[in-house]
Amino acid sequence: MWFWGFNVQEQGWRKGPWTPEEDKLLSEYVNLHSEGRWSSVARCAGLNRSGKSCRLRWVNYLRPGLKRGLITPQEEGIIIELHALWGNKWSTIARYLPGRTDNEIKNFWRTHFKKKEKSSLKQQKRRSQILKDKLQKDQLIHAQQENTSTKTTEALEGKMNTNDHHQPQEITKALYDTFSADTPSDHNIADVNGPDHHQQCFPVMYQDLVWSDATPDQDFVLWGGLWNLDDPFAGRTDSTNQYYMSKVAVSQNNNNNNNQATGHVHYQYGSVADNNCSNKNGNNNIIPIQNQARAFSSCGGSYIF
DNA sequence: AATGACAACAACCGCCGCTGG
DNA sequence: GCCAGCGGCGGTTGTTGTCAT
Repeated sequence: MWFWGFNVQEQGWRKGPWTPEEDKLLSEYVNLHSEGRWSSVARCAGLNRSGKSCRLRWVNYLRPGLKRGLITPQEEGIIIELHALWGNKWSTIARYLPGRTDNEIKNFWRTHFKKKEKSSLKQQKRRSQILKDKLQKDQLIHAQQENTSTKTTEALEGKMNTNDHHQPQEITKALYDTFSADTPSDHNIADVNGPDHHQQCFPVMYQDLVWSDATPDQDFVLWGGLWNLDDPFAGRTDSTNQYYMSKVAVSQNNNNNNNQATGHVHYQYGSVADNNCSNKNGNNNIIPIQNQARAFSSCGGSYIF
């Protein structure tokens, strides 16, 4: 039903865009009485709106501390990585972006990545499949090379199928999702603490990307991996402080730790400037972020993401 | 200037889980 | 235990602004 140009529902709630007068009423009431029960807020503030509508308006638009304006490249990077982890958990993602609402992030994602995702889906699937095939092949070769090891080929094949751990293709997808964006700014990844400081990062990421029943020193680990929002280098894009991913450890079976073919390769994010890129042996096997996607698929005989 | 495509944003809808009666 | 009310969340749609043709 339409009334004076506004859409009025049968139960009497007004719908459609909020007027400045309504915003003022809601703001004044909430500031005075706090949020409380939204149904009563709507009634007591003299608004002909549903409680839901009031809550949404307050949370997404009127609440103090909201950031207005474009999503920054840093925020964009966080959204990309968190989305790779959690999917469409917009409210969860929003908790790590102060001043941004879940609605805002959701809209941003749909606007910027939904189409891209669609168009690159085929390509992504193909790349993932190639990586998966290569990984499995390398695992088998690796297993055959260590006949005396308890890790037999069968065990490894079994491991590849188990649901107890993250599958390699899952990691591949997450990383491709994270790093396959077009613009260099997508790759300005915030600093991540090294292996000794991963507690300072989001614990979910650290745990989430460890797959394998081997200890971290024996198998794949993406050290740290998530964002330190207080990172002093965040946003810097000059060559000195660009963020890099470096190999920080290699196979449990390669005692020389020289990144040669048989080993598993561990990676660590860091920047040249803050010396986070040197690996456990002091070597700097640095892969610039911009080249990561290529690096993933060109690690020779070594294991790759 | 008119128009269409697209992006960005605001708001609604439906579902679900929680809670209190 | 059941049920209604409510709030939170994700999906979707509607509106407005901008830009290219």
